[in-house]
Amino acid sequence: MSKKIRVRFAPSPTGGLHLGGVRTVLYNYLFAKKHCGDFIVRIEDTDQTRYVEGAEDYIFKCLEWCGLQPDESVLHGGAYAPYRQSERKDMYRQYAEQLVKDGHAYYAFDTPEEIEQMRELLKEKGSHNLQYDHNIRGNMNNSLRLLPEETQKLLDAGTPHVIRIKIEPDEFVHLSDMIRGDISFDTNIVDDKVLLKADGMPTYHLAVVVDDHLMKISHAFRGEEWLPSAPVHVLLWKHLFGLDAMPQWAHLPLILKPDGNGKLSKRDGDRLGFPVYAMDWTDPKTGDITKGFKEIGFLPEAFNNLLAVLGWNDGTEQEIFSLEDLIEKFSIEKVHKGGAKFDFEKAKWYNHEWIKKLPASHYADRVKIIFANKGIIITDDNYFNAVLELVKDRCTLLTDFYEQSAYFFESPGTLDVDAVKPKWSAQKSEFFSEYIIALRSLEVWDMANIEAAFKELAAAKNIKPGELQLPMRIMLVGGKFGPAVFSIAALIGKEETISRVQEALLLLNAD
RNA sequence: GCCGCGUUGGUCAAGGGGUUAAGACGCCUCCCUUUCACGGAGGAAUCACGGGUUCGAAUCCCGUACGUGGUACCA
Repeated sequence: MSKKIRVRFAPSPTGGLHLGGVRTVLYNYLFAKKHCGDFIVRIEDTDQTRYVEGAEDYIFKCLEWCGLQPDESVLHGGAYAPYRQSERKDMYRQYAEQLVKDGHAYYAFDTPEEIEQMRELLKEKGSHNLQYDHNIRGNMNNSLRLLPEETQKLLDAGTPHVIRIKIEPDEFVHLSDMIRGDISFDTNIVDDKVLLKADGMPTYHLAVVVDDHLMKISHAFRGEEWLPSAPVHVLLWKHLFGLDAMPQWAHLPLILKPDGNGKLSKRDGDRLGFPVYAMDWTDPKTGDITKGFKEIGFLPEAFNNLLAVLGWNDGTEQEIFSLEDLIEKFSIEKVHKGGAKFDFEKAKWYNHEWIKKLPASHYADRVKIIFANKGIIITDDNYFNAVLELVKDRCTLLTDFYEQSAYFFESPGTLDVDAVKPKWSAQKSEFFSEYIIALRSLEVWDMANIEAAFKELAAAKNIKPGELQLPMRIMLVGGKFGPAVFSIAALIGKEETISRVQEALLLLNAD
């Protein structure tokens, strides 16, 4: 009988939520949903010195925006609460003690200064290996070297200490990674990692194993940066709960900076002019705002899509995937091994595709807010949707809708008269004056009629309609852009069309 | 330094012994459109290197190079 699929995303709340973090969430989520499993969010806040106000809240807001809702979390509750490691503090110690009892861990009383000294000494001796490991632990101030009575005395006296894992040398630890296959590590180069810190908090190494066990996690996905410490986790599983109970691991490739090499960081985004965080993040200390994908005008559908295919594809030519598609088609085995450079141009292309694909009504509310910020209050939703539908082909970001369609809501502030002036004539002026009259008498105000009247009059005046279309466009739009002129006229209405033509005529005939 | 992981056009990538080595983004040309787009048709551009194995290697093996991650009482 197979176990229930349970996966977790385990962020530490130390700042904005990075692209790579969201992708990890996404892969977790997709895997869980595909297998009718549970997606858990566990807050890994064991380092109290790195606590950042608001970061936890912010993470959940990002997940909400992306539509990747956890089944269990601090916010959503669940049978394995609490979901914040700082609130689970008391659970970890017993496991560390158990390891000590079984000979797989030991108390270490060394102060940071003593460890530093040890490293200096090793360096002087020309050693490349500065780890606290089997080579040197016999010389350090720990329960391995001390007599049991001495250790007990120190413990009783409340001497600050940590608990370290005791790595046995000359062994190989194997790990079967769902993406990378078999990986093995020589324990001679694995150090005796701290499991329980002097403040009583577990380190990541202990906490991740204990909580994955307690929360019955079946599959553990995390970034590739964790691979080097994986042997510690495997050993912990072996000693504490048995290898059979261990979740299946998958180490995800990194998302790299577009230029040069290395992990994509927030700084790269600032430098190259694109966001790295899912949503705007305000640093609580400095008040600095780091731009997010949401705020610069991305659709969550596009964001999920572009993240999903950054390191994965289903082997077909499909590029556009809805979340439902992804749930159906995602498989962790098809995730790539190598890191991918982030390409903002392609990211924008995905957004453009989603803007075109989705009905405008789907994102009209968000665009409405963008308009409101620019001082245009939308009152007629039907009209608004019709406008968005008409211009969406030319919008890459939600924020583009403003430039592309503001003229539907207020007459253009300035007209690009230079586009018309050189070829302007008394004859054309006369055409437009008469066209106004023709428009006034139009009974049915629709695109076909408006266009027909235009062409008839042009023919009567013996002017090529093409020569009149650009002036007409400038009159209505203000510039050389936008959808078909007559569809614009049809939408903005008779009065508005006539008034814009009249005003433009005044301007063009001014001198 | 040491250890792990990786490497197909500028970027994302398919392909896992025999292919003209897909497709997408971006770039360029053309068509459509008397605007800007959308759409359509084309184009330039690739298997890191060196050795093997094999009739045959982008694909398998070994090296090398390069990159990247880790090497904390951070996660």
